[in-house]
Amino acid sequence: MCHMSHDTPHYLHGLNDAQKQAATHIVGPLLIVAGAGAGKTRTLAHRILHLIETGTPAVQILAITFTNKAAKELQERIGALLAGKNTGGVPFASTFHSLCVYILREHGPQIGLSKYFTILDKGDQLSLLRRITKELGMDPKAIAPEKVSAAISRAKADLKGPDQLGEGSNRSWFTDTAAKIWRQYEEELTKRKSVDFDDIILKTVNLLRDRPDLAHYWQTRWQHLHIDEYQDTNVAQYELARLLSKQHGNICVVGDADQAIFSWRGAQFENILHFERDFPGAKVVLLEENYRSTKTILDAANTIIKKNNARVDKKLFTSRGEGDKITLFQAQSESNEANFVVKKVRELTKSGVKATEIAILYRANWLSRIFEEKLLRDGIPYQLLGTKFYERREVKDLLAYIRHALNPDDTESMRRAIASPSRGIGETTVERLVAGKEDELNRGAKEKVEIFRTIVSKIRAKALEATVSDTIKYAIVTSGLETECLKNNEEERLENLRELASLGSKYDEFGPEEGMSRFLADAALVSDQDDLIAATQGVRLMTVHASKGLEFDYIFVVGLEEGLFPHRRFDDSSDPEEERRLFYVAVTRARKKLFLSHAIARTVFGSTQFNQVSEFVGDIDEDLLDRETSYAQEWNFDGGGSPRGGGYGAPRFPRRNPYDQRTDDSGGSNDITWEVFKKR
DNA sequence: CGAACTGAGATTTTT
DNA sequence: TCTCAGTTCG
Repeated sequence: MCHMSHDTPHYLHGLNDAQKQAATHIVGPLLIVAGAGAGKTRTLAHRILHLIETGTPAVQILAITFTNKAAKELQERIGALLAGKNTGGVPFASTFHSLCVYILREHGPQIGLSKYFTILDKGDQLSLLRRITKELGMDPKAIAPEKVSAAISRAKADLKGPDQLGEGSNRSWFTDTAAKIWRQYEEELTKRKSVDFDDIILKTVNLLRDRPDLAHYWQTRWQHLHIDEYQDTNVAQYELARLLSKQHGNICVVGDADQAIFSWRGAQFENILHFERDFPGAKVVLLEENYRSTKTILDAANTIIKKNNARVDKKLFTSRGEGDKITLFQAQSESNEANFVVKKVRELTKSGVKATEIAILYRANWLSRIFEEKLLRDGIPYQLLGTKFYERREVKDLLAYIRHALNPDDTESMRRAIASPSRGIGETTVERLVAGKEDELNRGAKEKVEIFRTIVSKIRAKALEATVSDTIKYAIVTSGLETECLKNNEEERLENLRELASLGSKYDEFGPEEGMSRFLADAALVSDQDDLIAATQGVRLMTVHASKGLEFDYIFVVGLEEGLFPHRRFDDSSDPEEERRLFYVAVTRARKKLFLSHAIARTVFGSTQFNQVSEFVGDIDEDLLDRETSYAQEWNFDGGGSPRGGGYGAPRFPRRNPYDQRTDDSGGSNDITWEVFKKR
């Protein structure tokens, strides 16, 4: 064992032995295998504190996370630990994407990238791909842009180019066609001085690889590299980590293979399993003590994950008490399930639980709908993750003006801006503009284009000299979006635009150009979780994926049905072990109590489906469960509801004794539900 | 050119 | 049932 514990510095008191080992091993590679709730952020923060206390300048420390929220949290923890100390700067904590944007902004011009490159989000990328598909004379129905996008993204994550698409055995008509579209797509991106999400990492890796002269700066600027959620890194991110730590070899990664749930977007959790091989001489520390959940929850989690093969065996333990049993609710329908959840939520909040300590988790976004409906009906505040502020139509419209103003080559943004508000410029005109055939414009079109151009150049002039928030405010008016909103009584949209200005004011301090360019990059890179930073109240609704890294006192995992969770589709090559890890992640979000539920009948696409309970539920020890069922027939089992297509020969909606009707419906009239919804 | 309409297809998971 | 891309018509 370790002999250092007697001379542990005072600032590390409060860490357990394993955490201390992790915090004090500062030279060479270090792998921290941190189970769920084992205090990894805490350990990371203290390790950084230790580095600083032992003489490492703060500015030489880099920490990379996946979400802005994680980065911010880490920064705050470190900030609190360092409070009042003069450290001559702060550690650099950032997401992979922000870090790479930072590097690319610095060296962009040296690798042929404009200073004002535009970052395409998923939607931008899709519409560009769709247009290219059509321009190449292909039918977007035959070769879906979504599929092409996924293939490109996956390949870029693997550091592959179009020529390597479908390399080896998977080559097909699809991969060949996708490669063709991809090549065109790259050309269009270059023309527009734009990059997509994956390019941000990819181009940075290429830069560090191909330009040792430039790489040297970054390799020496940061002497200590930390990577959070290492199991979620893809090939490109792994390569980035390797390149950045090349000179000094001081790389510390934290992760947990059991929580790897992003393989579908190229994450290779093998990265964490192979760390010792990839970084010889690595020290490995296991954090197995859980400080988050009750013993009951942890026992359930352990038996669930034990069934997987691809993992390093570890067993979480806690010194906390047994806690409540896990409630398992069998619902008759999705409406019944939602009523149950809402009823429990109401009971909890009534007993003094803060709504923000309750989260409802589901496998797929569309499941949120019914919960929203019921929460709304009962007037319970909630916050839905997954609808990003920056993806709202009006917000994208406004940003399009600014992006196009600063990057005139960004014709995607131009298309968007020109069409909103509508100003009588149609497709023909736009196509001529993009093609540079201005002489073919007729007189009327020319005038309208001139008006649009004037607007854009005014915004550009403003952006180059005013603060970020002032530019946004100016653009709201000048673009005509304000008038448009007022005309259509779209108060809320206008509110959102004003909100955008106030978000932008955080960047005012950087001055005009720098501030705006940071703002635009951040706007493109916000994650779902980042919405949580701002929200201060309400029950949280989100997918299990989005809940990663978060914790709540009370967790509801809903829709636990075969086919749904674990999710299965026909064409599917998905990994059943990953579904199980996903469930493991869901369960381990809970501190105090866990509720699981499934519905016997569920409406999908307007027809009723009958589902078996998820196999995962069966993996939990019966002793840990508290079963509840409702025989209540809902008032509105969603209209006509004659079960079509299910084909299971299942019975129609179970008919029940009318006296049971209100057992879980708590008297809420469903008429209200409909009314509220129609108004929305 | 753009509003209004129509019909098909859709629901994994996301930085 | 809902959404969105594509089409029609004024």
